[in-house]
Amino acid sequence: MSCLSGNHQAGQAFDDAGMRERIGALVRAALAAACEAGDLPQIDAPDLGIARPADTANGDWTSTVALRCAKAARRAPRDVASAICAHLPQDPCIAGVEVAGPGFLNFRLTPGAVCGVFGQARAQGADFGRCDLGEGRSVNVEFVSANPVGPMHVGHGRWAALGDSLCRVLEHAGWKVTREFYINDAGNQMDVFARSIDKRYRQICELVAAGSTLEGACEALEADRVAMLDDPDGERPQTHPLSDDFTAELGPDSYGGAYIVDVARAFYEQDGADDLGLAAEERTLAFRERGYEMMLANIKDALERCGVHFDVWFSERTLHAADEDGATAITRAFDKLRAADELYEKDGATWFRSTDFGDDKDRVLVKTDGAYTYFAADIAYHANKFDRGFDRCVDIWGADHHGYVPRMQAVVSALGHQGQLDVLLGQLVNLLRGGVPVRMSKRKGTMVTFEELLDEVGADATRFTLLSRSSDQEIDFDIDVATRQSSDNPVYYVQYAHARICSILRRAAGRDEEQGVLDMDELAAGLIGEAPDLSLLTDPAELALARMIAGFGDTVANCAREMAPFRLTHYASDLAAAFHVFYHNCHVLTEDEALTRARLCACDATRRVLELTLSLVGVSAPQRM
RNA sequence: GCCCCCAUAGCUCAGCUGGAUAGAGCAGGGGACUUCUAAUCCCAAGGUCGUAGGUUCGAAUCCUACUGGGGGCGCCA
Repeated sequence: MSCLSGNHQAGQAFDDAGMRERIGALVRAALAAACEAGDLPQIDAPDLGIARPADTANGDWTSTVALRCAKAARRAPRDVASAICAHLPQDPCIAGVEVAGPGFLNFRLTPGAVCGVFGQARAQGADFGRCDLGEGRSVNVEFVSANPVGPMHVGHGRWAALGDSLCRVLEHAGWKVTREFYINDAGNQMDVFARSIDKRYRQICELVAAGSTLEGACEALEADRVAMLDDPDGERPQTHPLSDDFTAELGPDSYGGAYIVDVARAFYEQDGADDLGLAAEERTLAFRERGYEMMLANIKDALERCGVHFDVWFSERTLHAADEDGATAITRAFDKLRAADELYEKDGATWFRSTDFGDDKDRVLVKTDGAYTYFAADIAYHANKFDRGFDRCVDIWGADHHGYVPRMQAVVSALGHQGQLDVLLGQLVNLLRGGVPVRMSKRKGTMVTFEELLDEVGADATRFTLLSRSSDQEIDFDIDVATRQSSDNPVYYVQYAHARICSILRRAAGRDEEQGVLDMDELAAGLIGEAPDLSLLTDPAELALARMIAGFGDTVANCAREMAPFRLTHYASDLAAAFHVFYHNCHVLTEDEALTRARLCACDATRRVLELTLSLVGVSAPQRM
């Protein structure tokens, strides 16, 4: 039986999912046999409580079935456990079984059965740890959706890291995933954005006309802006005349951020002062569209730099576009709600009866001035998503939008898709520099962009760090610390383990002098050959490494089920730690050829699973460091 | 006032559908480089799991009420 040597064969799974099923079948059979023999009364035990004990001193697997059904059997838990134990069928993977503690039934596997997962991981390659939670269903995951009126900030970066990793995990768990970015390009904000650019453009023109260089004009505007931010109470009103002029014309809700100056500057570089010749309205409109294009390109570029790709870029404007009958996506969605008697008129506005679905109060869709609320467009957008046939939709929002969840769920229910929308809320990122909070609001103007973070910290460390906390945990991201302590960053610890394995494989193949990237799968296959004897791996460090790898599939499944991909970062660190211990305790390249092959198999399995884990996180697995 | 999130070692955080003696990293203490990458490893130390009840064979985990911190409650987007 292959259990003894641990070689992977089709149909034999040594990972946690496979062994849980195997142990469960044994316990179920033993329980039935014990009842049949009259050692136990007839009882139903739907949950066998098969789990891995936290401490391997208690074995590789345990069942708490005796604790769970002791009451129904009217026997002491230990007696129930003993009765089941006495009827357990023989299994070549099982080295021993014992009743322990209050009534645990503990199973110890043979070393070959524990380490068999090394062979399984290598044989399954990139398919290792896949499951079918999704059952081939389709899911649309919408995330980031940063407004195209400014660069991505660090919070958007967190949603990018979270959303993309979630998508990767869902794909590994059997879902058909569509990544979608919703572009809010239709609201009032676009006009505010346009007027802000326009004002800066005119200021640049004025300053240059007065004799300043372009460079000097832009610096003056930014320095003036900083002076105003340092003086929130206006105690020194004469120190920021340019910004006073800016806000006097546009009001306090305008976009004063330095990037607006950059956009205006780009237009000046392209057109000089020629745009002043246009009518104000025409110029603002042109700036709006050109600025939109620039900001969207900027956002796409930042996402591209950290490996996040979207399948669909959905423009809000398309929801407002009328067909030949004058209908829009919004009016069509309204028709559906009206048909369900969920719309009504009151105080000159149109309302959605969201209280029918548990919301606190009904919500306005059309304001008294005839304009749609943001919610109206969002209704049409979600109706559109379900019209496209997705079995499930996931929205990732900042926690500050949590009050918006009940009304969104309400409308999805009203449209007949109750239970098909999941909203994943994520706590915000507190960006710090040297322990001092950095303001992040676009409207304040001193934000640190996501791109700057990528510049300073690097894409791998940024993604790993932004993913590493539970999404309902705030992150304090100190740029200075992340930069200064780059060698202490967990991502390097994990990548180092991967690079170390690659180094061993190169050395074993006599190719450690070669530069460049090698095909490690091929290299390892040549070194390890067919059917290494994995039962030779008996060191505690080897067994611990195997157990860690065996847990990969469960980890992925949990990440998918709980929408918590952050656990993969912890798994990656744990797996790397298990490897580093193995590395120190078990020399791989030995005189014993069979042992060396077995250990190379352990190394190669670890390398593949590290690479797979990092790929789900969205981080590279370098062959050298 | 109502709603959401959080509270675990000095600091930052794990702890999965309740399981056996609550874990890791960092900081601080002590060790290991003629040996496959020391970006590593080992040892020691560090705890009233915010408080009080409840549920049960068993609670950091589930329920209730408090305390403390963060966020949100618009005919803004």
